[in-house]
Amino acid sequence: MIAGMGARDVVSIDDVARQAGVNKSTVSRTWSHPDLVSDVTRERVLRAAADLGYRPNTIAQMLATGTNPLIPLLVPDIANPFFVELARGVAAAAEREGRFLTLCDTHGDVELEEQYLTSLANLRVQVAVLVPTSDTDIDAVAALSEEAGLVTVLVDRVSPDVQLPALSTDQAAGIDLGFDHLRSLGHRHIAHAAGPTTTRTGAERLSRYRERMLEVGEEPIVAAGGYTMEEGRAVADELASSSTPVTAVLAANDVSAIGLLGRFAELEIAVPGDVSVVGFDGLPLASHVRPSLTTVHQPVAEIGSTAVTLGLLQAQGHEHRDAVPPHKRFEPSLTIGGSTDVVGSGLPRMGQQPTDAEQPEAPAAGTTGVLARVARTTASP
Amino acid sequence: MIAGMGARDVVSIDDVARQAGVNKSTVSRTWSHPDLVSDVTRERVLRAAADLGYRPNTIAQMLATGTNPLIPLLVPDIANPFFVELARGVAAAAEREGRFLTLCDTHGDVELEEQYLTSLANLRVQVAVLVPTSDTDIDAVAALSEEAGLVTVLVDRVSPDVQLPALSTDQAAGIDLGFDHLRSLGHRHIAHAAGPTTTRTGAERLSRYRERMLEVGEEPIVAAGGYTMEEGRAVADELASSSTPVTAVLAANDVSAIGLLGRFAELEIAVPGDVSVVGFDGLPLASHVRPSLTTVHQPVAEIGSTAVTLGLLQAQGHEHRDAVPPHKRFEPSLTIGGSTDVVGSGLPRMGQQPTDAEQPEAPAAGTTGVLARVARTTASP
DNA sequence: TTGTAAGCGTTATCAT
DNA sequence: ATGATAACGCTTACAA
Repeated sequence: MIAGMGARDVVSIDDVARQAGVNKSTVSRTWSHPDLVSDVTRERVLRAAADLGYRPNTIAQMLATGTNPLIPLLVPDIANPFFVELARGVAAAAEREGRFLTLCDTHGDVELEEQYLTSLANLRVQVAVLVPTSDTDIDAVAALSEEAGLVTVLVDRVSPDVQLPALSTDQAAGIDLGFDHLRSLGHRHIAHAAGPTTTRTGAERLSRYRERMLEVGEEPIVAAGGYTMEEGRAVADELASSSTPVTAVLAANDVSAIGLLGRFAELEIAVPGDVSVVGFDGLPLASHVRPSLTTVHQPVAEIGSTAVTLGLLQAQGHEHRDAVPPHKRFEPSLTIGGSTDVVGSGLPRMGQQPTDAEQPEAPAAGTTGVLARVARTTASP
Repeated sequence: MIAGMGARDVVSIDDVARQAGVNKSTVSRTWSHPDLVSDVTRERVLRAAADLGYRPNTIAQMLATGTNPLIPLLVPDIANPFFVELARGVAAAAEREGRFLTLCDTHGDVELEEQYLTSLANLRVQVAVLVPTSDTDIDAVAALSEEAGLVTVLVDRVSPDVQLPALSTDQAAGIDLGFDHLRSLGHRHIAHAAGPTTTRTGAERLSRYRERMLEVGEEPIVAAGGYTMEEGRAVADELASSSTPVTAVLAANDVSAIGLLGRFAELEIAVPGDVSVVGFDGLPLASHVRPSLTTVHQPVAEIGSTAVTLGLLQAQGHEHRDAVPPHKRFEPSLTIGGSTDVVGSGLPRMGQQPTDAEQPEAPAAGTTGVLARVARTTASP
């Protein structure tokens, strides 16, 4: 319960009107339709306003016009660099529209998510950008949005069949970029540091990786990881202590890839000398580590700002109410850094005591291949 | 100019009143003062509301009560991990107050900062949390806040003499913690990777470092850096190629310290074997790098949430209008990580070709000491 | 316990 | 070009 009756406005439009000797409607027009006001009175009004220190009450304007300058962004974790980047995009769009980014941390909690959405609907926001925590409640979100006349733009973790405008990156295409890059460098034993399979993106990336490996006749090597740095480190340990040959790791996101990098360095496993590493997301962070990360870049900030633009269009009557909500797919691109190189510059034989002799392309010894571990759930893209 | 007349409310309080066969004021009371409504009518109202899908219009409530659920946070850079941490704190407090974090990126631009503040005042927010970009406009901010009845809480970069509530960490105490820690490990040649001297925090940390060095009879070794990772890396290069002996680096913040760490690793300078490194801020990030960073921790998130609490108190009439605005200083603490160790485990002789013989405690050769470089200005804490 | 009515500060539709 | 006045949707004395 919000307490505290704020002080009533010191100076209102009526005060200005009185001071300027005109009607309040004229004062209003002075700002909203300056051309409908004679030069002389406009001056008078502006004077009066300045003298009195008049401050148009945006709340009153909102009530009268049914307009709302807030652009809410709901994310599962406000501190996750990926969502920070997303927020940057939303903020940029909001800024150029003269609006305000309102950031809500759902903590990956579906209930909180709905609570926030409800409050925001009551606040009469016109559009909201949402990174759904789970697919389960998407229908509820759609219903709420519909009923409240709120344009909710889904972002990043997008179910394909939802009747809401949605923006995301083509995950399969992203995996393909990383995968093909590694293949072109001669890598065959490519492991995947998986993301949380509870997230759509994590599941999609993993599944595409599997497809591609099978397609080229290789056994998938999956290390169940997560989207955090710690989980990336754990994957590094797991791979290093495994007998499965691995020359490259395709990580599910940048943060875990950076964890891999750090742990590999400690284990004195050279990147890219021994192992190549590819990230996913293309966060600014990725170019700030050494070696800089080769990564599948998705236009995160652009997705954020596009969500705003799109939502605003839809909210402002340009809504083709009957038209199918657009599910826009963004194309990823590859950012080549220093973490990938041709296979063989230093042949890895991880997890086994390095035999002194070189063992070029040793046949896969006992390819039980898949490193199993239960995926820890983690909030992240 | 915000366009688009949002659709008028589908169902208002009047509709509910009619449907329930009571007066609108009774409907209003049903939510705001449930105890003033008989059980039977309350039920009737709730039914009607549910049936009609009533959604109280928060905007109207705000106008009627002079209340505002928005908590704006204005920062110089939305993507800076330090401010992200601050935002977390503000968001947490906002969440538990049932309010909304509204994030504004001032881009370190004083004009934008004032523009935002003006817009927010028009929006009739009751409190705003501001990380001032510069001292120059603080008076304008104070004037605006005063005139608009807005409680602006200054955070992090705080001028001591401003008539506004302010929260910050004791910078000198922080430097002392890091400095004493290094001294206790036997370090004497302690360099400082300075922050941007255009920021208050950067200047204060530098000046305290200088004091302490002189106090113990050492020549200050200042590498003008900045708050970014790149600048940290540059400092590493500078120190490595200098002839000045250095066994430890006290960095102005965590991000640049991490840059140092990364560059040292590339140069095969062991941390803490050859050089010890201490950071400042104590961001979560600091514990995620290897070696983990020994750092001066300031309660960033707590400062953020406290700012909200304090501002709200002040705004809700608990304001001792005449009382001096509280300048609250938080105490930093030391987080010991793996980046610091006793001096000597591997004696550094940076910047000179290592002579084969060990040179324990060689006398400072030509202590022109201070590495001069123009401080690049950078937006950051 | 409930109803009446006057705000809250704007905008917008008519007149003039 | 300007003025009256009715919305906008809710809260809150004050009555009843």
